[in-house]
Amino acid sequence: MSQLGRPATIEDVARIAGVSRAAVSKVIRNAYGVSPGMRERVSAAIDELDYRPSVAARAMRGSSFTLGIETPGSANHFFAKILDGAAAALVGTRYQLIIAPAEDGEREGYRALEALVDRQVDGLVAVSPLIASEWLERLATRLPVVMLGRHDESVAYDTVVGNDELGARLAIEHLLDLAHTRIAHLTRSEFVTIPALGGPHGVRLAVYNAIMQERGLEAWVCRTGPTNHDAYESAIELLDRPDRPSAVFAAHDQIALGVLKAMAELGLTPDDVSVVGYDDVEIASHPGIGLTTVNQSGTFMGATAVEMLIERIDGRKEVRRVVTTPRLVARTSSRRLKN
Amino acid sequence: MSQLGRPATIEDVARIAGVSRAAVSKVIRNAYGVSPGMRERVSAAIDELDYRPSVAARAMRGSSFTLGIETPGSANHFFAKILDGAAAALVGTRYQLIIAPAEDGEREGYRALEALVDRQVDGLVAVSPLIASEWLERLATRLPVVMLGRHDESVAYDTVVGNDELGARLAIEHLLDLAHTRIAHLTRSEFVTIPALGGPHGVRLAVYNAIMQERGLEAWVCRTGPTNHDAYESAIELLDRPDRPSAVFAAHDQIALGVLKAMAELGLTPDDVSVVGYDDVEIASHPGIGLTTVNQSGTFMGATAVEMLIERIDGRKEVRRVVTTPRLVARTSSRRLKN
DNA sequence: TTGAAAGCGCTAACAA
DNA sequence: TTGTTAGCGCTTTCAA
Repeated sequence: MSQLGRPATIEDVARIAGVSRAAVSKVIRNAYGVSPGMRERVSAAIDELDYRPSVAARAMRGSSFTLGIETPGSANHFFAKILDGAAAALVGTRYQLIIAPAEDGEREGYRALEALVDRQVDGLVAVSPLIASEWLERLATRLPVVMLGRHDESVAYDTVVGNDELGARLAIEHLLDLAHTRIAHLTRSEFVTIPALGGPHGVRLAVYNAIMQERGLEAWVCRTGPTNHDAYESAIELLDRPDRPSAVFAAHDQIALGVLKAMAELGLTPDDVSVVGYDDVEIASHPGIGLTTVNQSGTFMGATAVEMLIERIDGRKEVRRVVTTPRLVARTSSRRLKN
Repeated sequence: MSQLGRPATIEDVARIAGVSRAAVSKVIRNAYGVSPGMRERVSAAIDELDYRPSVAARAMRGSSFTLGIETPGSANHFFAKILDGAAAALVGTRYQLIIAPAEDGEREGYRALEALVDRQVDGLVAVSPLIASEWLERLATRLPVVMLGRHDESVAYDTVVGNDELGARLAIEHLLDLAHTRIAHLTRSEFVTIPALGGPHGVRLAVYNAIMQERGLEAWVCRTGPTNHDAYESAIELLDRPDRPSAVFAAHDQIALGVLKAMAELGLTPDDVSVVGYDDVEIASHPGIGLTTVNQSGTFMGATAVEMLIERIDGRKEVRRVVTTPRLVARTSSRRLKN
């Protein structure tokens, strides 16, 4: 790592280059007021010593060049997409990404976000956090925050969110168009759908309830746990009985995959039960799966969130809000109701 | 997040508690030699101010309580599993995880690892890094390192690795047992399979070549790019011709999924072409996929790597090496050769 | 058992 | 244009 048997410091570079520490600092920050000659000598010394600034020391005086992202557990491939996009947007910038996964617990989101703040991140993106918005607002006054996936509007933080209102409508009306009336909605726990949190599943659930009521149909809401296996088990329970629904609107693709698996297990085909998911994760389009779903680009959302975050760090003042438009992708898992 | 309009510092806590900064430091570190009374008062002040130690400041004097993990891009769900396991192993410890994704480029691995080192991580796990082992050895003399997925042995860093030798043998002999002889191996680029790097794909390729030669069969190695779409396209090219192989051993499940998709596209069934993957990602067991593959637990490997890392940070001196045993999971994508 | 003080590597205000 | 200097918040001797 260097000739010295320990990482080189700015002091070492200054000594070798025969200049002051401040001069070195200016060179590495591309600050104003350094002569070409000085830049030259300092750069040479940096190369010679293989010097790398200590992020910790820099963080104490200003930036850590680290961005934080808080996400729900990675059981859902959609979040992997978001991460992918976020990571891609970082390429070529000076920032690194630190990830704090939060499970579903009441306190989990706070824990994860605090861990990020403790690490002096220069900004952070929170993915559908199960957190009171006042808390987030307060956080956002201290450092740039981008909220991804929730619908609540804020004057303090930027937002990237899909139009779940529209997406859910697309999904449900698709099933209605296929003549289904006994449509169940399989979604996550009560906590995850609390309307006040503005999370996507709360919105999708509300749209479901509204449309069913509108049409005079009976709402049929089922809940399931966080893992993919939970979804499978809940689906078995839902479908293994004579009065089963003829269609299921799953809150997201990972749940829909569990439904499909349960159907195969029970010997049910799309002619028996239609399934629609949400997200359009990659595997949904695989011929063996053929899941009808609502496409939204996690990669784009993740990348946009990071770009917005960097804009803010770089000084943008006004709050921005990006709403992406989902679209229905009909595949083989949804069929017209027989007879 | 405190009464002061700025984050509380150790100084603030000391003032409120009426003690010295050193005393506070001792309390938060559970250090030796603090009276119950002192502990009491300090804790009260900490709670009152909602004090959280600055990770940056601590990092300058000692630990950052941050672990780094360097992984290939997340296009492969197997890495998501590893991350899951790693994150799970962190729960209840004081550590956070910082992730540095590295794409396939020559310099990418170094870049990612350096970003981690710059951030003063207390230790790091490198997932199949495309990095010279001498470089890693040198790194490992400066901080604890766990290498996950590579086969090269080191006296400096711990290792968690699957027995790819056995796994590949299981996969290929399974196809041989099904009477296949025209078996192609679809793997990643030359760079990824360089034997000197000790990566899993290099080993699987070597085993493939050895077995084919042993049996007097013709080796048929195809290469593909990093994305899932690359795999699909390469598979189309491989299978869309009369002299196609009767079986494909894919270097990992994500590639195998591309092959399956290509087959569906070309109207081919498992009776025409058998496919075996590697990793047993979750979707492989889905009824619509039914991919025969070699199971290895990414979750376990990721968790083990983090546990070993923490052990080392806590003082273990001797190097450890954990080798996991893979097992074949036969599903519907592989069939006995017809006539 | 407690506290004073030095210093980790860097940045930024100010002086030269 | 360059250098001097005063901290940032913490840990860690070393004395008291």
